[in-house]
Amino acid sequence: MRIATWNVNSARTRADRMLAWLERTGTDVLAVQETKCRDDQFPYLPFEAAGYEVAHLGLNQWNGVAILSRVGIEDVERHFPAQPAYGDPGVVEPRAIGATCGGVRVWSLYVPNGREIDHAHYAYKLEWLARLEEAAAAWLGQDPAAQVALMGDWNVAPLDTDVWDPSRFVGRTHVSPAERDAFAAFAAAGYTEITRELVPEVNRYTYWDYQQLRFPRNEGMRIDFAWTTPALRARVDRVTIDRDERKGKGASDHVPVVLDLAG
DNA sequence: ATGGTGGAAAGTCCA
Repeated sequence: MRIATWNVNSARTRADRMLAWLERTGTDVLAVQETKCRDDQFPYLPFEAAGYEVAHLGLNQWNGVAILSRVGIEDVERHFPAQPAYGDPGVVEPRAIGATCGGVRVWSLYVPNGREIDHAHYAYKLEWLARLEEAAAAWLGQDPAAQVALMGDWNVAPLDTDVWDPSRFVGRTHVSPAERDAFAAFAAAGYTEITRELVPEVNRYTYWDYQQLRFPRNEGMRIDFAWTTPALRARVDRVTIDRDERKGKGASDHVPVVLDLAG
């Protein structure tokens, strides 16, 4: 089975490209972030025609997450337990959706950006990660044999080598010790970040800004990851960061990260 | 030109 995560930066703009990629790579399950649409606006038809079932969560033009699966999609869960709200009045944003696909509990996650260190969005980001870690720990605690994948755009660069020029990120979000601690907490909860384990090489980015020729210069960031439970980790044979998908007109600013599972 | 790109309730917010 092949499962992947991809921040597509608008599902409507990218539907053709997403479908072509799914069919070309033979991907069975895709966790999608930044669909940027409401549920009624999602382009279900082309995916369903290609044999994929769709679970989508979107409230407006911001955020939006989905899971596409051709191996079944059961027990869909919108938001994780105790997922924090943001703003006044507080809104639980569409940043997390879970479903069981081919026996794997897949979560598509779009972690809040944080914006600036002194911004309310940054505190929200840390709280969001802390509550997610608690939920993740509980899932594994309830079933130590569970196959869970926490996949998505984490908006955290865990290592200095995950950003193209660390000197430019001093005092910025994505690299702060608090964010890195919040990210690392998933390891203490019993999960393994399998993409790092199988693709340890530096300068293997998953995101490049649209501006200033960042992609041709390979000035990117590695911020898309997949935390896996022990039972799922044992099945992951290969991880691929599909850098080529950043090329050409109409690309997302993120590329797919792919997990190949045994069996 | 100093947000230089791209996507989204269409005017500004978000990344």
